[in-house]
Amino acid sequence: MSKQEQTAISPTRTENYPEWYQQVIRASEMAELSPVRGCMVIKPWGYGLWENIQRQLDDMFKATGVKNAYFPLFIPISFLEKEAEHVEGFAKECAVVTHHKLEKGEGGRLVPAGRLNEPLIVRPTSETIIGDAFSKWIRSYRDLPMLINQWANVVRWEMRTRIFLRTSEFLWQEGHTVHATKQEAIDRTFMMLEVYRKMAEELLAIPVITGEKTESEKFPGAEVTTCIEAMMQDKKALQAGTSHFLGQNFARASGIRFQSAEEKEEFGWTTSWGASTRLIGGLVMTHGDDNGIILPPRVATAHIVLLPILKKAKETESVMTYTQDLADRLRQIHYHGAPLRVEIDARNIGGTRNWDWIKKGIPLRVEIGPKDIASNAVFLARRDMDRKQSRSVTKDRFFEEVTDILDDIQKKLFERALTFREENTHYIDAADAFDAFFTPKNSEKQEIHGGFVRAHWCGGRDCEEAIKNRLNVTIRCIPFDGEEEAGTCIECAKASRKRVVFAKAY
RNA sequence: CGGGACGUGGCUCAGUCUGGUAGAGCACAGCGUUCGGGACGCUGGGGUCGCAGGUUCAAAUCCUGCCGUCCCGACCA
Repeated sequence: MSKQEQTAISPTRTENYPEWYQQVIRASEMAELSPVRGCMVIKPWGYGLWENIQRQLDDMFKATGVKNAYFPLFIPISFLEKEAEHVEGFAKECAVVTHHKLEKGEGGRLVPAGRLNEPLIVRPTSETIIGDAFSKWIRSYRDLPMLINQWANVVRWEMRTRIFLRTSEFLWQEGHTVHATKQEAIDRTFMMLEVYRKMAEELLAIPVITGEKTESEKFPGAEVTTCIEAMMQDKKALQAGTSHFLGQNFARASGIRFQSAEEKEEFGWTTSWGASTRLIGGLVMTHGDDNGIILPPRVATAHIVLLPILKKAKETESVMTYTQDLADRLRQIHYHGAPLRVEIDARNIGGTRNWDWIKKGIPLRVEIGPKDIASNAVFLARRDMDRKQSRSVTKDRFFEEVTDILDDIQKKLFERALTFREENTHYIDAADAFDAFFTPKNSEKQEIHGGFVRAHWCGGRDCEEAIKNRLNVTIRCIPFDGEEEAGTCIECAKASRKRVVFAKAY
């Protein structure tokens, strides 16, 4: 090994960011590509993250009165046709089921037989089929609000896929609500966006900007699309969750009608909101370093790995007993409502073992050897700190402080990400400075450049499109935190009253 | 779907130009020595060289087609 500090992941982020991303996913054993194009196998270490996100998000939904249900994977094509913009948005990426049977054909190969009368699409999202159900469930204003969520997989036949960030099949939740009034639906839209903001910032430690999408970026069929946008370490934006106010568009399309208190028949006002396994990709790109991923404790698949130092056979039993006892006691400690998740790795494979867990991003590594037992202590390493900052702490003190340490890691990860975003967010008013900001210095080589730019925009679709065509930069959102301020559009110089967030995006 | 790069044991790659019976390092298994440590030695297992055709006495290597992966665009959570 060279004396120079070697990184566990190569290439490093600065050397080749997209390649680094894939290597981190593989080295951490979170997921791998499947034999089916654009699909992934989520392995236990990655799925554990999803389970932790799922469980906590589910609790947050339920706290607002939402109930879970499940709707079919297959949707009749006629359902999709009901909402014009929706068709426009999703038709071209739908997987279609046309047959229900396979028969032996030439050479013993199986061939589709038994053509369906009406082909079915595999859900790319479920507004239409849930809308159909809602139209049957809702008769009166007394049935409202209807607050339903489903955890499911969806399929979107993407042209270009990236593991976790954009796969043909992905896991998500989609919430669907119906309300008696427009205002109530709008309130729900923002309520769920706030749930996502909390989830991203408090659980994933990913700072996000909340805002509204422009006309061209909004969900097909929505009146208003709101979103949370995060900055990745390559300074590109990632949409991490969306909440839509759908007006009466889908209610009209699906026939969701109710009788009001005034005895009039009215269409319901609907919302939908979703977050997906893409969050895991966001986690990697927000918190990863050149040694792998760093998992925020609130969602980490496991919090602590115990690494018994097994040197001599005669010590093995006592070290293992001490380790097992430590694990048992740690598992009795609760961290944000759930027992600490503790792994024991007793493989006697030298230093490789330590590096495996660094790459997996486990928040705390605890080494236990005869010396620790003698001093009633443990040797503690934090994933978010340099390995040389590992220290010995007494066992009692460790029990006492472990949840505080985890909270501290959680906090530091968030702060680090927030600082990064702030350092790479700029207010730009001159068109040439704007273009220069989003243009790499060396066009030959890929390089990380850009960031978020808060600039004035007149609201015109043409200006938005011109910028996209020229720089591949889009308006990520019209942020809710922006102050009203007089300015001129970065593209056409017409009057503007508010800044929007521009960035290159995933 | 366009443009580029690439497909050889689990991983990273050499061999391809100039056809002649498949290599390295890492990982894996066994034994031993080490070890608060990404250690070392010896031994061993594992590849119809992406797939399908073609040319040839002979194809990882040449030709054609297809599939897949990655990057850059158009499209999207």
